[in-house]
Amino acid sequence: MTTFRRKSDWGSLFTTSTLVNGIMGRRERRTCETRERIFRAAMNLFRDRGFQKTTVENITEAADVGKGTFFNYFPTKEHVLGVLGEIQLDKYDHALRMAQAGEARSALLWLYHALPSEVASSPEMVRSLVTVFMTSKEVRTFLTTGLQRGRGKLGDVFQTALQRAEIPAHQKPAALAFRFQQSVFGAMVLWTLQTPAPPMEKWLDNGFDFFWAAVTARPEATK
Amino acid sequence: MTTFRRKSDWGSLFTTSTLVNGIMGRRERRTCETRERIFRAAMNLFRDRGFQKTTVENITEAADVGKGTFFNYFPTKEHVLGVLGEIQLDKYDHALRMAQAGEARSALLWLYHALPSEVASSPEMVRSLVTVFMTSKEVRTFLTTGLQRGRGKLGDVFQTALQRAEIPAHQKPAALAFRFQQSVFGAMVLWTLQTPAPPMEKWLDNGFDFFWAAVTARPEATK
DNA sequence: ACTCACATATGACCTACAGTCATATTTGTG
DNA sequence: CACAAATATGACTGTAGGTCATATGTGAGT
Repeated sequence: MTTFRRKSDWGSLFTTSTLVNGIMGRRERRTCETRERIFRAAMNLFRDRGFQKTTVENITEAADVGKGTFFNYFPTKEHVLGVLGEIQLDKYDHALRMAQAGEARSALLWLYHALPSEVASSPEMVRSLVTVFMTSKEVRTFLTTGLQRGRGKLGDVFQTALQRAEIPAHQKPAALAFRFQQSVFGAMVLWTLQTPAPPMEKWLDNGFDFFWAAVTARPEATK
Repeated sequence: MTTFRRKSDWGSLFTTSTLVNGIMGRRERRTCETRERIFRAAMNLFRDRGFQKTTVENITEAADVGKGTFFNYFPTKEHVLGVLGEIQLDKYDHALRMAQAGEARSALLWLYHALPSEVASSPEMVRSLVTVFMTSKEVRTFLTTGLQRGRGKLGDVFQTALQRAEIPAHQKPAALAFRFQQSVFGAMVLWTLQTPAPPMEKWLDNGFDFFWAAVTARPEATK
């Protein structure tokens, strides 16, 4: 089990919370800034060169810190991308709220676009994430629990859609949540294989339409 | 561009063809045997430990050859998995023949199971393939052309299904071919994340049912 | 049977990079 | 101003992918 070397514990990401910002002293602020600089530098390099071809030294040079400093903030190179998992859950929550307020379909369409957003900047970014996901057991278990919890929320979305008869009665919320994630994942990967990379928007729209067709299909046709 | 170091050129795989077996001299037979031993040893290790955690030396030890020998047969460790691409095209062809002989649905269901077959032995196997797919540009372009050609055949399958009115008239063969591959890919990846790994058969059956529901959906419901 | 040219096998060697650690520097505190 | 604790740093280590000069095996020609 890899561990962080720093003493300070950041439950969540960066210096984003303006509330906390006031409480933190100069040192803690510096610390968060450094972590964020390293993270951003790493993401930019992953986007441009890919994960494998980016060395830790590349990152620390771009972030203008010493090499050892990197490992004060991230136990391994892989853990940088693990950060992305922390962001996803909020999206599922937001989609659930949307679904409860309006119609489920548009909430799901929004989520279909939102989930890959951090990674949609370039095919290399997608590949980087998938690579780490497949490679590092530790990061994978971390991300997987995120996916599971997201699937829970997603099940709720479909549940409400079902209650309002927006989708046929024979569908199972839990199963649909699975298919949703499967569809998003597949869409991302196949997107990276197109040359030249087609516009993301359109690509995801089409993917969602196909997904939604299956969701709203009447059972008679199947089999 | 990495190149092979050996002189002999094997268009296709191993010593499989019994016809050729008679023609080949002892040297060529030895050569094919060695290549196959290395390949099998590598695949077994990938299945058990995963791609990253398998070193080239692990492979050569398991295959009982010197380390240098490995690089006589495969330019890089990644290229071992590239071999899998060669096998896929036959499957698409077979599916097309099935579709022309009988009904398209069962041909597609068969293909849905057949495509992941080499890799379905363990989650690590899937991860290994996906990792290489995302990681190595050279192997990726190689595999991608395979996917494209497969997509072509797949389009033909849907075309015949369309002509026979097995699927609604509004569907586009090319688009369906895309969705098919997307669905298979997504299914494979999500399968690896389940703990414990559920039975493949059932998993793929469900994935296909969902796919087929979208294919056969009437356009009215969408949007 | 002998030898010559060439294909193949091999492990010592080189190089690159992830991750460690002892030491230096900065920062908050009394 | 001094002291302790957090943080920064780059020299160092270990490991693994890939290379290459050399050795060995193999088929062909005589």
